[in-house]
Amino acid sequence: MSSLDRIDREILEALQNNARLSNKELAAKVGLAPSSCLARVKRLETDGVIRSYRADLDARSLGLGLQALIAVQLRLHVGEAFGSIGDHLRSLPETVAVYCLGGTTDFLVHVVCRDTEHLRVLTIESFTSRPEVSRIETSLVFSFARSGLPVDRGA
Amino acid sequence: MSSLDRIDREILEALQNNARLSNKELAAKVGLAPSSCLARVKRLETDGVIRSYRADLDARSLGLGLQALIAVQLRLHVGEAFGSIGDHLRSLPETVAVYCLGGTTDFLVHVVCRDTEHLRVLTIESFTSRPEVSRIETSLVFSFARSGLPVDRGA
DNA sequence: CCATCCATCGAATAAAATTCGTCCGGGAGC
DNA sequence: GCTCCCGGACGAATTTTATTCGATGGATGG
Repeated sequence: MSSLDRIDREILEALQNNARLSNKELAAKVGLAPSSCLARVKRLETDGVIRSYRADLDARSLGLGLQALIAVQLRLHVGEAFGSIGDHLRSLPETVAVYCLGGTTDFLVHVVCRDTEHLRVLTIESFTSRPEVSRIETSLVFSFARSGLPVDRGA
Repeated sequence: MSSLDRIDREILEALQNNARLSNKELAAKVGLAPSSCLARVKRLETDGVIRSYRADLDARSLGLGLQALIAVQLRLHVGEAFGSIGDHLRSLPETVAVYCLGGTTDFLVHVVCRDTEHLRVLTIESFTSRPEVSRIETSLVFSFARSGLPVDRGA
């Protein structure tokens, strides 16, 4: 697992912006022959630098117009509970992201819901009803923007 | 913009899990001819249901081993300041995600850093030095997991 | 200086994307 | 009930792309 050179980083940046770039276009963009470019991409995949390729979907189009962040504080900070509640939170269909945090908040969970009733039921049935959970605080998400990792740093 | 049928949802789910699926494989998976499948995917793209395709990169491989959540509280809740600080936060290279929230916290920013020194400088230079910012609270992210939207709900 | 190694290249082959004319089935209007 | 119309699906033909593989050349280390 050698370090990433300039071309690797250009590939990563390009694929981060558009994962469906054809190998030919990608090769042209980074100034490599298609075959060489393909070899690099495959290496980046097997090395785990590229973890996956994902389509970014519009939540509203899927009938999920309401997003919230739920801060979770646990009752007992024992290893066992920590792992199981984390798995539980990650396994919820409404869960988009789970942060495991240091500080007073143990977990922060980003969820998507159809409406406020859905959110209400979710918080009760999947959060407060859990014995490990001491307290939650739900915040409405007005807007959410995500960007890629800064590929060009740390070279 | 008609509603999504079962096949549309299967396509979305498949592309959410692997955006680089070939159209042929995708067509086979959802039980459609390649040409029909392609037409649907294109429609989903132009309708904005599919917003983009992104490669998911490993932060550690890029030399970004430290992640944090920075909760930002603003001094003035005027429209002008709200927009400009939001743009500022989104434009930072270290920023991975920005949540605009209701509640005492106005913004929650997920950042990636090389090390603690990088984080220290970032919080000072890009957050607390801003006049609109009243107070920030930084939490270390021990782990972070993301999953896709629940495509099969709300049909 | 020579041998070696690794990444690149480019041509050949295999596979996939894309286009387009056609067909089928459901719904509206007569 | 019948016919026209429309949208989606099909599949063959064509274009484009991915993938493989042997050869080349520069850098490295002995």
